[in-house]
Amino acid sequence: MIYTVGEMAKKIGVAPSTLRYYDKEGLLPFVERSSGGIRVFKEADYEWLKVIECLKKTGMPFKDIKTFIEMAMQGDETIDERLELIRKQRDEVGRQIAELKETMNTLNFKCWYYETAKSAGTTAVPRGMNLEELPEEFREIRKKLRGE
Amino acid sequence: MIYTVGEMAKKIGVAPSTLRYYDKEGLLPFVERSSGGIRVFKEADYEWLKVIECLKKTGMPFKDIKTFIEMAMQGDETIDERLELIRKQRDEVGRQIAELKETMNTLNFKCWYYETAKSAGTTAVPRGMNLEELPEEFREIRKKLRGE
DNA sequence: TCTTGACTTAAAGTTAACTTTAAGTTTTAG
DNA sequence: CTAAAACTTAAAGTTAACTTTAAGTCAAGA
Repeated sequence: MIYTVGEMAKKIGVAPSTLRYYDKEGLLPFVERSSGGIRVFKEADYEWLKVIECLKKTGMPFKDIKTFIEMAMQGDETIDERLELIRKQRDEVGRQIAELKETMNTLNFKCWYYETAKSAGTTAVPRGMNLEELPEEFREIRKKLRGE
Repeated sequence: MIYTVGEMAKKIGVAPSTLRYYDKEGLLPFVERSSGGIRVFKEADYEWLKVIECLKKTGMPFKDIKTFIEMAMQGDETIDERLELIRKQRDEVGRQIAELKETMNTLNFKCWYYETAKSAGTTAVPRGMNLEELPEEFREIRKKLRGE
């Protein structure tokens, strides 16, 4: 099965212009052309696009994704470098998850804060509470928010 | 304790120009001015900045953060809306964490892929494996990557 | 063959969140 | 009182990742 840029764009859920842009930026060296100059995407290219999508989700900039793709085009000599790059990105995602969990904790605190304010009719109640009055899991979070 | 824009910027770890920009965009209506027109940040403002930082980490656009801050400036009448907004954002962060975990799974698969390729000396080995030959936890991931 | 829709490129436009610059004012240390 | 550092605003510049536009070409169906 082969696809035009529009068909592949639909298949992976982006605009055709996005794929053309990726191509222009050198992210799609594996895409071939018909005699008339039309891009011809193969089944295997879908997998490349999924990998690019994955790396993009980690926040990796184009420049680095391009480097990765170029290494892959070199063949088996670059296996070590590619493994290294993927490991680094995996660590990076680990950090991102940890940070989002911190953010989640802060939002949970704010939920509790406004739920308490709602019951009391005023934010003065949760705001004025002593540390010992708040649920144990929120004490450290409030200290951080207040810079204590 | 009070702070100038430069001092507060240092305290929260951003450039002074960033705080001025936030102020211009209406994110800091709580910041007061000296008789000479200089911004005067109070201790309580630090907490506001931390909340803004938290919302920014969730990917919330300025426009929405501004709405939240404006509601807070209205006082206790807006407690319900603020609770609602924070809850929605908490759900959003839940989705983001789930997505990052998916991304992490894909990267773990790619790590296994390149480790296997490294041992074999060629990516042809992990690429050519049948589903039953790969570790159970990677089978679904490879199917997704290949669009199966 | 002709029409129509999808393709092509190059270049300009968009958006968000800053950052820098320029020209001028306020505050602080000596 | 003065020099220097840090402040002020407005406006222009930056960056990444697209998106749109314009002008033209290719491919499939009637």
